[in-house]
Amino acid sequence: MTARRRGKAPSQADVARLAGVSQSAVSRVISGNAATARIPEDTRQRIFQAVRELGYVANPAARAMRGKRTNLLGVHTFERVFPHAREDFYFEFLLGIEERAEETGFDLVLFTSTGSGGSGERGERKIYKDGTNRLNMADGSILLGVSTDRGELARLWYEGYPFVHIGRREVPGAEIPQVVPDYRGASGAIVDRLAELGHRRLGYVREWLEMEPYEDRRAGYAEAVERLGLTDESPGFRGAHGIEADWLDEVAGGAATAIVVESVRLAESLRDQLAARGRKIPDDVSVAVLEAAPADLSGQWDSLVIPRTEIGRIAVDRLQAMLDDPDQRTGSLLVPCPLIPGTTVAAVGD
Amino acid sequence: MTARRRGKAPSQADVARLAGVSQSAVSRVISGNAATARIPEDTRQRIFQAVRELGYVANPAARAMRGKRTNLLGVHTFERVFPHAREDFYFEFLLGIEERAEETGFDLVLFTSTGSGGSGERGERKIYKDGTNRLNMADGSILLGVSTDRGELARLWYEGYPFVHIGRREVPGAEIPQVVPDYRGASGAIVDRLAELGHRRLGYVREWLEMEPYEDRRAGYAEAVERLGLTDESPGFRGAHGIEADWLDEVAGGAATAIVVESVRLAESLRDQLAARGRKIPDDVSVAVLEAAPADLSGQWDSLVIPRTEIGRIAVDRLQAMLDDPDQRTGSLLVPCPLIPGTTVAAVGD
DNA sequence: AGGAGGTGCTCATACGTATGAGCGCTGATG
DNA sequence: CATCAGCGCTCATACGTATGAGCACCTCCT
Repeated sequence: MTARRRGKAPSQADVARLAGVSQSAVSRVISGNAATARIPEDTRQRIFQAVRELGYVANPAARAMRGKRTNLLGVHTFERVFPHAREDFYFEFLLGIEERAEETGFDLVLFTSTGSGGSGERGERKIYKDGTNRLNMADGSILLGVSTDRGELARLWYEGYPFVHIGRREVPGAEIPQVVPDYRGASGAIVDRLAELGHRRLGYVREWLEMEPYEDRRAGYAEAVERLGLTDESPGFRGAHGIEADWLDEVAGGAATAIVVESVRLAESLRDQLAARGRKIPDDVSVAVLEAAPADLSGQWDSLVIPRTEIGRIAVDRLQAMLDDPDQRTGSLLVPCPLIPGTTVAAVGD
Repeated sequence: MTARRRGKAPSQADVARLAGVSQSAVSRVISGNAATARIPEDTRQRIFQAVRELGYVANPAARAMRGKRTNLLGVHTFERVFPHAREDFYFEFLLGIEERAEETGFDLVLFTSTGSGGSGERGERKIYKDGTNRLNMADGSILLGVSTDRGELARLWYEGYPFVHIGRREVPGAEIPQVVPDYRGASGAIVDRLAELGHRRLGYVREWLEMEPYEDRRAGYAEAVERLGLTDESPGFRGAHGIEADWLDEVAGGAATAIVVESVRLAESLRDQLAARGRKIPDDVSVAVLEAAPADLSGQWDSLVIPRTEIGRIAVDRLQAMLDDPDQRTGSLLVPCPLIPGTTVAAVGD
């Protein structure tokens, strides 16, 4: 047995010939909705018989060309999808996207071709490459990651391409549809909890990045501090990055009883530097982290859960809603991030 | 500023109108090879200008229909790609596939739509679903995973669709192109090593599965035992699955000095049951595992490395070779699996 | 008998791209 | 001046599918 030589898959026309009907009859039977197709059972059977005999399968490209959906859902990540390190970032989003795509009968296109040419480059990916946008290969796309070039997003939006961005990204003049973890709310909730436990003087340690997800955290924190009438004079609260030694000395002296930190990395550093000053967490200072702690550290830091899988699923659903109703240009959707208790926050004076 | 309303992406015809040329001129400039297109520089520029102005991008469906490449590389997994168990099977293969696809300018399409309808099902995916084979949306595909239905593979091969299977899978009558970890060679090498260390009486513990990858291991092991004139009367060697208590008693009594095990899972069970009989690894019995140990156990078990990333890359390259030369119907390619030393194999009598 | 309405299809065309064939023009050559 | 080659395009068509329009035939009703 030898493979049929690569030429010509059978078409509807072939099927039609074999069944002794016209091509359009075949089309009607195979894919036409039963309503418009008034074809009696015996003809149907003859056609299906011919289909089986020839091993006919519909050509999706041709089908797509008739203005039907391609049933392809694009996924554009601004960095490599399967990274060596930091695999946790994309992975869970993709998990949800894949699940939901499968459930709704879509295939996923991972756009990788838009890397910046040479292989050794920074791995940063662009949507538009030499004036061509591969994204509309798919019915719509989910965008994911750290998009440095907002112009691209603006253009995509302007062109009316249906897409959903995961994570908040503000682009002036464009109201891009996005699914956003509610860092702001979660940060506020963490402050609420600290206040409940009797903490009045707080501190804040911020990362170096100036992107929206961090802005949200900072806003939520500042808002809650204000609302509850707490005090914070930490450098991070005023905009300084990282941990300052002077301030640590003050904290060790009791200037703050609870500290909110933007990342596990910084929290660990904080822990070590406090330890060096003879202060323990949570006995002397409570610490909460505004990030999802990795699985092996979960249950340790008081932190938050980013429901990434759920966000991926939601993004798919919103995209599909946009496809079904093109006029529906929805804005942001906030997804709550529950707090997860750990062992680094305690009531004041315990 | 409002988004362009979602009607009709611009076509070559639109570009042509704007540039004042014919559609075919546009086609020639954009995608025709320079040889056949005798279009002077200024017209080219005018056309490209119009392309930019309209944001034209080629319709892949139409292009595919004309028999051109879509630059889409299919990935069909017979189970879900992003499983919950993270260290899983697929991840590293995909890593390599993605890297290589990016380097060679292909996008990846993950075929998820072929799941068996309802969401709660077994998650087993089919290639052919209600008479349509979505795979030929892509230029070619990489198949990956535990394909239960060999008929599908046979049919795909018969139809001349270009694909590469990762992992060995025998289909009678079809010579399917595949990239295969050399379990057979690795198993032999492990026996070689044991023999070098003075072991003469071996044992073998097999998994329950009867699929090719395990057959390869068993063949390699049996072959080496025979070749080196060693002895093995273990139940696993004769075909029994799992670990038998009677035999364990014999081993504890010195019937075998080294045992080759098909999985870490079984090896751990073996270790515990030997311990219960007062025997230690490797002091009393050496144990080697014919599987890649998870990262956190690496350096512990004597085991082997499955170069998954590399295999993914190779699969992409082979597929591309097939695309470039459709007559090239290559068979299996073996990829060596190096042994990785651990602490569970020792010289006899140490 | 004549019309209405239904059945079982076929015809023709559109979708967007690629490409072989060919047409009108210009400049060079014999 | 006639011929010819090359240039710069256009024309026409094919790819496979979906679908509105319509045709021929039949049945039923008045």
